[in-house]
Amino acid sequence: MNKDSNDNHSEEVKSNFIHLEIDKDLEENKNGGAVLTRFPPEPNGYLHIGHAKSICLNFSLAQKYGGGCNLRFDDTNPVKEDVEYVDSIQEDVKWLGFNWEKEVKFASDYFDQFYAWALLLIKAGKAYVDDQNADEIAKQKGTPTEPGTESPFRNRSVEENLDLFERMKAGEFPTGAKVLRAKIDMSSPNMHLRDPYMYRIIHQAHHRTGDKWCIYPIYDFAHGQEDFIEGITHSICTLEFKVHRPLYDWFLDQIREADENWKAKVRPRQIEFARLNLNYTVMSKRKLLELVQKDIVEGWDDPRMPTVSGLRRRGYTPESIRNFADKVGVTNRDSITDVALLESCIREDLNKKVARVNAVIDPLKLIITNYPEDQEEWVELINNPEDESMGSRKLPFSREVYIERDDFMEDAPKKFFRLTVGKELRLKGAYAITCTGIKKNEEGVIEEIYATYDPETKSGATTVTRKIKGVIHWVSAKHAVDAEVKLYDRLYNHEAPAAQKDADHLDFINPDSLQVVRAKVEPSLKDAKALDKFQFQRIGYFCVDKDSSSDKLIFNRTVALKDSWSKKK
RNA sequence: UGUCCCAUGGUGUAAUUGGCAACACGUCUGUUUUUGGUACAGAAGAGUUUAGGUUCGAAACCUAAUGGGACAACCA
Repeated sequence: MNKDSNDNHSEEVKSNFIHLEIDKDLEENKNGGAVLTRFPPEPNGYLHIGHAKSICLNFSLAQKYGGGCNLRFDDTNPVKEDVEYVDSIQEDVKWLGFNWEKEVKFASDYFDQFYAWALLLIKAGKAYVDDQNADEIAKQKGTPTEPGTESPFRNRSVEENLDLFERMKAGEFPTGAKVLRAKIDMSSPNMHLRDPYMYRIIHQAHHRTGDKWCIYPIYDFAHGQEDFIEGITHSICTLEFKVHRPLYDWFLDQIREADENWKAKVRPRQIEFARLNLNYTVMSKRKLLELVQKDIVEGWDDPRMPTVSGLRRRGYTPESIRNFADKVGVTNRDSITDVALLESCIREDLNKKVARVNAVIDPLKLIITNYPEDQEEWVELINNPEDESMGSRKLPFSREVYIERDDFMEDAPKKFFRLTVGKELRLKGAYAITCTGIKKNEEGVIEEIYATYDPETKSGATTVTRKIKGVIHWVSAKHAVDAEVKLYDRLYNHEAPAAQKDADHLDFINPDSLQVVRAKVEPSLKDAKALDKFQFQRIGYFCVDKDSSSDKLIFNRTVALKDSWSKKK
């Protein structure tokens, strides 16, 4: 990966408490002025918006201080991990706009070194092999209010520990038969210091090391060393790891004490920050996986998912997500961010970037009775009033057009600026029309609307000066292209679906989170390609779905336009 | 009935480290507009969880209370 291409975007990042800490370290010349961070996902799931916050934080730190950021897979548990995730994670990080330092890193590349260090700790009398099973060890752990008791195997000789550990590695014992533990303090008020696990036996092939290993290091005996080996200066993680920090430091201190080659190396510093929470959504990999496995959504990239791939498919841009990550800030207090902030970020970005098009998502036919039967003409519309350089396009206009069912009302209040019998309004970019009548079926549902147009009011060329308040979008019936449009709403109808004592998050699934409608869209959309983004005039922002084709157009609604009219009602 | 962390408008963050609380989102008003969008102008909304203390002066420092969170996986 090329470091220089890392800043194709150089947004000013809001300052936060981590900057202050790094500034301090730099002043003390702790790492010779270097700043190297890392994003260390476990390849056991897809990245979500919470990871995106962490990614933005770590890479922006690197950018700000002229350092780098590694992408490192924390692949120490073969039973949960898979290459599928390794691939999707790299794709998502790149898509977000970040380039990691050099080649991708893997914790599994350091297994030999971890093993050598474990041997050193055993020799120093700081680690021992325990023959007990998980239950027994858990019982001896004590509780947060009671100290633990020492394992009967705690005081084995160095020779015996060495022998046993080597045989663990050699595959002499079955999965789970023995573990390697650090010898620290069973009565520590910090549970993580009560002789924590270092290695366990797992007879399972690893996606990168194959069958080379049957013992795998636990997080605490891996993460700090990974940072240390790579020369990470600041190891940024979430709040729940705060209690692990003494252990993170302890292992590295032992290693530096026991290993001449690493004595002089500066210990990386762990700094914790609060993870992102969003209302009306869940953010745990386990729950997201549950949504996928129970077919509540259509996969990890379902546009209702808070995953990076879901947001991408929904029509979010990397810029909007980066901007959002900056706006939520970085602190060490738990909080729940309103999804409205995320939505405002994507609206802000798309508003200036994306072309406006005419699309009718709930079509109602309107017949212009005084417009010649076989006549058609082309009218010109501006592509984006926010950006003149995007030019204009021509749209066919004819006697029959589709308008939005919502844009007509029989008994309209005076504040209704749209169409009602006897009222005049403008078909955007075309003519002013006056509604003359409607046709209903037996059930009273309106089937057609009739209107007359005023040829003197053609957009651009008009000499008519009277004020026409209402303007609606439309699509020529004869030229319209059919499209499937997916209207998404929040996946949950509860603000905090994962935080209820007596209920499961699945109890709060919004049954109307997806509504599929048949729309009529302007012909220029016929060849729109996957991920193309548009503003459907007066409706919202839409993105072409990956399953779309010119035979069957599919659009996903990214977000609706702000709507101060429906609020009034 | 432990240890540690946290506490600022509805929400998320600021406050140059002790000098009369700012920004964004949201909400509400207007103006412009061939999008009830955007833009622009403006408004409401916290006196910083509470009680003590230190100080000429506290959102910031100290103590306690209250509330929230983390910690007892051969997960990360």
